[in-house]
Amino acid sequence: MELAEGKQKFIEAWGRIGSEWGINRTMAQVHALLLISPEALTTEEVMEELNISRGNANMTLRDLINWGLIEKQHKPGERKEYFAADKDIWNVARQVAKERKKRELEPMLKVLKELSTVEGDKNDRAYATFNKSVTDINKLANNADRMIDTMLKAEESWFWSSVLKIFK
Amino acid sequence: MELAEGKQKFIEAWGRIGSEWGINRTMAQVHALLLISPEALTTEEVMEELNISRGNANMTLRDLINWGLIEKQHKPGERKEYFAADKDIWNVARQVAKERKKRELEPMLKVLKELSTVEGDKNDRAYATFNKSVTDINKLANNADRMIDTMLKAEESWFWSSVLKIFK
DNA sequence: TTTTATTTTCAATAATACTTGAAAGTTTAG
DNA sequence: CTAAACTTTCAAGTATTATTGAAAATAAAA
Repeated sequence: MELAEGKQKFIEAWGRIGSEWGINRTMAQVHALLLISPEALTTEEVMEELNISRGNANMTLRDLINWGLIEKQHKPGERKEYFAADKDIWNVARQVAKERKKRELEPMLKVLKELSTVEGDKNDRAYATFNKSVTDINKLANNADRMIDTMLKAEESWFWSSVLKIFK
Repeated sequence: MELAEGKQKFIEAWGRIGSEWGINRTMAQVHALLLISPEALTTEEVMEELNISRGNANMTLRDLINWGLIEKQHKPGERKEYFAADKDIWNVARQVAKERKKRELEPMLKVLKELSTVEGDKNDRAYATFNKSVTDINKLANNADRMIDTMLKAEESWFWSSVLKIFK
């Protein structure tokens, strides 16, 4: 396969995966484009490569910055802004985990905590079932939360760093 | 908080979380409803509880069956079909992991394998960067794939079952 | 200060994804 | 076989989300 074709396929695939995981397709494609670009690109270049509008490119690049996946760069003597992706895939995975934890897991934990205060009669099957599910999910979510923290800190504990090595 | 209010909040929260993860909101809500129902429910009951149409209820219940999250039941002497969720949250997590692996991770691995056959000159920075990203993602994805397999099998190895216990 | 290059915003539009409901299909009972 | 109970399908409609593009804002240069 030719490089040009490979690039197209990579951008397309990354976009598809992103949208399957609730991430805007264009955002994933811009990220893909920057991941395979040896040089930082301008908004203009991103617009051209992916055939998207200026507004879309601008917003998408900002979102990627907020996700901590790319950064703005300035070239001396130039006025334009350049954008470059963090090429370390492990950092990308960590960053995504961190953000989703913050944006989704943590709000969910808050709701679950609230829901576990619902009182009721243990002999009421409706209450018992509700309570069991909420409690179990709460437990699992808390463990997931702690586990993500541990893996984000990583290298500290011998045990977890050995797990990480296998994964990474 | 009253049980009735708790139920509403739980269904709403589960729906929101689902949609953040690329799962249809209604599907997540039906799942939530069945998770907290002590008895199996009919299509009719699901329609009423969530104010959704017959067509929607039917399709959503089928999807949940395909995800392996709920099952059809029949009561003796009755013609209607009843639906009940697997209440073991750990099973739910496993099932979701298994399905997403099959639906998303595996197709991605196929594309990455193809993309790693792209040939080029190592001195060409465009090629080198493309190749590094693809190779790194490929490696990470393969490890994730293997790790999921291991965790799904679980109990077999002493090491992993100890990891699971912490998580579970 | 004025001009020019560049970035940002956001109302309007387009694309996508979800839902409805009625008709067609199936299955069981009489 | 026929009717009744129930399930499935899918074209049309609705809601949600993403994208455009031109105008406004900002910032550097003249």
